[in-house]
Amino acid sequence: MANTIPAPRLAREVARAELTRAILASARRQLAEVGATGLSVRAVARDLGMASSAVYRYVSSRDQLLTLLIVEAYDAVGVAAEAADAVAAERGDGPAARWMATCRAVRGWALEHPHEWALVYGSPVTGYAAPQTTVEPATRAARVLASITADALSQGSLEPRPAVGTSAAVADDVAAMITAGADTGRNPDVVARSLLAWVCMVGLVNFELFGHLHNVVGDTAGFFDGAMRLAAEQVGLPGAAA
Amino acid sequence: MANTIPAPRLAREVARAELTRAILASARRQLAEVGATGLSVRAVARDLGMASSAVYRYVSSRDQLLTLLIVEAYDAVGVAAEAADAVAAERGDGPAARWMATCRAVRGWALEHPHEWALVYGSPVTGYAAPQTTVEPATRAARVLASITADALSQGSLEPRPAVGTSAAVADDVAAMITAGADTGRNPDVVARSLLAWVCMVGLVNFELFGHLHNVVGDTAGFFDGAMRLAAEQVGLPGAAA
DNA sequence: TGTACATCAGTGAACGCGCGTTCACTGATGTAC
DNA sequence: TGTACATCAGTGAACGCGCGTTCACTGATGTAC
Repeated sequence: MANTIPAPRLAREVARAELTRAILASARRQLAEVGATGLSVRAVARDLGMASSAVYRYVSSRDQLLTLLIVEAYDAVGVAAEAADAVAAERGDGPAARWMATCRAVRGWALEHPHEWALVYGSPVTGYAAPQTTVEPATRAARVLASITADALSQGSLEPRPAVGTSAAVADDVAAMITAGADTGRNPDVVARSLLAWVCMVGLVNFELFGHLHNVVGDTAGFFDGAMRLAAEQVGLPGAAA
Repeated sequence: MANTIPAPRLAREVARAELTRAILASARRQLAEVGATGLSVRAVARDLGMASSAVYRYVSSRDQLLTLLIVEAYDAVGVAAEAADAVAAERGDGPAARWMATCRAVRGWALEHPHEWALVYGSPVTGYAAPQTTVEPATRAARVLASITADALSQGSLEPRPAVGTSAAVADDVAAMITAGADTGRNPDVVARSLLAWVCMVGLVNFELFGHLHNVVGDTAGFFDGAMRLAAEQVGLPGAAA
């Protein structure tokens, strides 16, 4: 009964991967408790019962640890959005319903992971410069919304609305990227309005998370829903006001 | 030629007021350089050439220093908004133009004071609990927008739009407060839509300030203008799309 | 299968730093008679 | 106007803390013959 489970040459690599995961998990836990500012390499080491210097075998600096967490967070929001949209699409929801499902999923994730959300959508950590690694994951969630409008457009169920000055401002490559893979020619108005909706949505979630709605809005979920319905209508999705 | 300038009994109080101002000014400078997280009592003392312990004669703790800066920042945004609206109103601008002027002023202030803006509209400082002192100043800028819509409503130049579920969520006392002093009965739809516009605006400024529009929107000022025009239209202000 | 060597993981001590806050003290500014 | 006392501003040393990062070292895991 030879124990063949670990591939022989990889035994060390497996351990390495495991510990790397453990370090990230601990960092995530710490982030949830003390926020990005309070995140420290030493505390992670303490949590894992190892010498602080040992962490440096896995992570080259505190900044890199932050970067990993940022990428993770962006991806997690993206996954939540994609999953919600996929479920909605599978049960035959139209664009407007998919839109709402996606928005709710993003807000839900934010409420469950406030510090991770703040890490990516709140004030930048002072003295930290985000590397290129973070830019692609950053767009993941927004692209779900974009793909919903693109689908609606290609199905002919979206009437584009003129975007009053915002369209021209959106960089060409973004418009290209967003509409890429969709059967529709790029429509700058739709792209601009989708982007604006996304920005408002993140802004609203931030407002709620950062406490600016305290004693201002009672039913924050209802307010969010209403706002996102308006946003969908603004983008041109039909049936959103229902 | 007796030097009667300082009121005799107040000489010490004058010096006290002066130094308090100096401490705040230094803290503001430091905030602009290293952000809220990096703000330290010792650095302020160093900057002013005094012992770190001396600062505690004027400010009871680091948290109180933060609170003072927060109140200052809220007030400064409010003043900028009020001034811009007043100028616009005085030259006879209509509600839509006043709206745009106010929005631009807020964004302008934010771009000039990014760290102060982030202090109040970015992620909350970990471990800091905002005291009651901050809640009234926090509403100052938003109330300018609210008063513009209230004016328009009372002049009959605003047709309220139904607010699809957002209205009911806005707390009653806020609706009351916002419409107080205006000749119009409270209109929850208008209040809700104004609030939403304010939230989107802050969200958009945050997006720009925190770098999320990099390589996404080229002409951020133009994008902002377009977005705020749309927002004004949504609130029901006439002539905004012009 | 066994031995000699190379690679890597993890340790513990150390460097150098900055922080918030307290405390006993000196010296100047105010007050009461 | 002058003296005796109280108040307050500012000092400098200290407490106790945590941090990021480096470095020489031990011991285990892998590799080549």
